[in-house]
Amino acid sequence: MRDVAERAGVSLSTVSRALRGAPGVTPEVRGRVRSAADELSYVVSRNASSLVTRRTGRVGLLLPRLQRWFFAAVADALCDSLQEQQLDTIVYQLGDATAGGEVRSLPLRQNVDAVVAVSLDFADELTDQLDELALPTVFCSRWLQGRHCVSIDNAAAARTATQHLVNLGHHDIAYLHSRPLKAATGNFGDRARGYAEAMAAAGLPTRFARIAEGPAGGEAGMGRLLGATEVPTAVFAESDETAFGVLRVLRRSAVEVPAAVSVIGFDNHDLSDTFELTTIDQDVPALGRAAGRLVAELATAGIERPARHVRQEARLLVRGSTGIPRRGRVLSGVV
Amino acid sequence: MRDVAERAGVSLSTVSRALRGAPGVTPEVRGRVRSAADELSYVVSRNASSLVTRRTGRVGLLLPRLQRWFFAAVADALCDSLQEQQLDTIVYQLGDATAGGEVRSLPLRQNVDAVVAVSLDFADELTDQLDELALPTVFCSRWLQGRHCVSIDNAAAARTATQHLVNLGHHDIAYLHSRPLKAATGNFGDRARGYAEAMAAAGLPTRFARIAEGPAGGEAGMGRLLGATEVPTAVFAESDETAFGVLRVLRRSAVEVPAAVSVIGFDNHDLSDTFELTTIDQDVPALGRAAGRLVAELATAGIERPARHVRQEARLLVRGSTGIPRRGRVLSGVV
DNA sequence: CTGTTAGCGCTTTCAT
DNA sequence: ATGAAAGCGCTAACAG
Repeated sequence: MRDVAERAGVSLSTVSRALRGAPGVTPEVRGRVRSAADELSYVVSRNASSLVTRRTGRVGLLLPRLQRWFFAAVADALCDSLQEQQLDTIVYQLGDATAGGEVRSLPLRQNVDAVVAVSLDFADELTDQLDELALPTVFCSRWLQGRHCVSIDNAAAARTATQHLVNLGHHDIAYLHSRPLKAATGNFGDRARGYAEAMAAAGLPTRFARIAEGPAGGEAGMGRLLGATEVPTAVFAESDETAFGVLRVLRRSAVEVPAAVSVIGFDNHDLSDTFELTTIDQDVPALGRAAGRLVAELATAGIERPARHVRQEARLLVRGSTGIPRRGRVLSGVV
Repeated sequence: MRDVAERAGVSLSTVSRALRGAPGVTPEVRGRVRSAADELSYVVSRNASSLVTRRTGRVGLLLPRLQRWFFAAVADALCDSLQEQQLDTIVYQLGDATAGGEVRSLPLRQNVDAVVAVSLDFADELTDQLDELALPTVFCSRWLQGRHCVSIDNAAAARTATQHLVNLGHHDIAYLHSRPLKAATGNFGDRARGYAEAMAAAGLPTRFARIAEGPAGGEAGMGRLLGATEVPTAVFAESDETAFGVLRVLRRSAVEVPAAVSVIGFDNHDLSDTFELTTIDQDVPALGRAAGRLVAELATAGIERPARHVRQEARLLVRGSTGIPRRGRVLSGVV
């Protein structure tokens, strides 16, 4: 910074003011300082400035794993949003374990201005640990009382998806879920609940099948259903990735979709369009952006703010994998 | 920190030493300091300490977009690796543009100890800008002379993939690529080159089809090929995501895979297994981990290190989408 | 083994 | 509108 000051022929304070866009600098001087900084490819050290401003310009992003499509998509949008607002994003992966990550041991304390926690199931322990940090926190894809949240109404969306199948005339609709039903917390729990509610409202029996998460779970689940006495006419998978596994098994077994079995997913995964999967469009990028705006505001304003809940719209996206149910129990040759 | 010092009845330096695990503190005193810090739930401010140690404990991760599978997978492994080594990861998305992001304006300078740049096509501008920063830099999924690199041999892997098709008896193998062939830089360029080399070595004519990136490109490209006078017996897609588009169009057109047309991709995308796509397994997690180890070393040791190249093994993963070629031009009913 | 002291690079009063 | 000076919280010489 001293070099820049010398080069521009001004004092340190002027450089600081000029580069920060603070008032009290002649436009001409500001320009000179700016170009001097550019020439030296100088950037202010956030470390040093945060020492005095007590703001780090950094946001901590807590999520299970970037590898999984949903989290990557949220992180993408969130990073972009924060980058626009001159905030850096530090990613902390807590892993798939639902047992509660060691948030306490993360160097968040003096390191970030705020935290975004994405869709973490172990909300209770997590919130406790985050409370200790006394950092503004936004929960993304999570709905918690008295906290800043950005999410969709998973239960309502699942009701819509189920109703879509009911409207087509389906009576035997299976639901593939990876979480235990009782005490089902989090988004997957809400979705299962939405399905059950819609089925109950239609006077239809639920048909749950517990599976592992992801495509492999979908394959196993659909395999089991194909071996059942009554093969359902429609399958609602808790996520698109699960639905992909379902589609795969159906194709391999030469079961026509949707003629013999309808399939519906949840998320609107990048590849859902390619595989013509009817699904619930979460608009994940919008979710990430909303979280970005909210957390940026909190990072600036500090922790004392009334909790704000942002409800994102989710909508049914009808593609080629859902249609009217087949007649009877025959699966093949029904086209 | 002063509070901790008072509470433990020692000086500031002793607190610093004790908490840092530095030598020269009586175990008894260290314990006293530790518990004092715990009681006050005090953590050292990395900001302040980095000011004097000149190490931030942070690594900058430069990539186009987290949203894309490959980058998310690399970032996932890299974050984990760095987290183990007590390093934080700051993500900077440069966007899909190949025009060269504004790396200069990123707050890297005094804010990170090292940089990992993943698979960015605009290497020339980028390296120049990174050089200005004088930060240790690791190029992941990129092969640059005189720089720290972690990558696979894309050309060799593409030769292997092509050879696999040749060995099955294919003569008419189309290659779907999203980058212009001349001056094709980066990984996609190397793959196209590998294909061309293997075809030349087998005495076969190349058949290039330029498409957009991703599934949509694959759909469009396969659509064009299906309308050609001679439909190729095999298609090599530059990436699995492109291959997914290809598979989709073939299925919709009731063209049997691999009986009528074989399809091979590149990457081993998460869903490749689900869709039985033969591909080149990059072992992306290993790539990320290797980059993590390397960059951690550089972050500690500083910039002056002989450039190190880590070549990751890539291998052919034969699944259900490749087989012997059909006889003649008929596409349907050949099973 | 422990304490004192001088900065690290920046922002922010307070003068000018 | 600009500059001088006093720290922000911490570490690293140096003394003791």
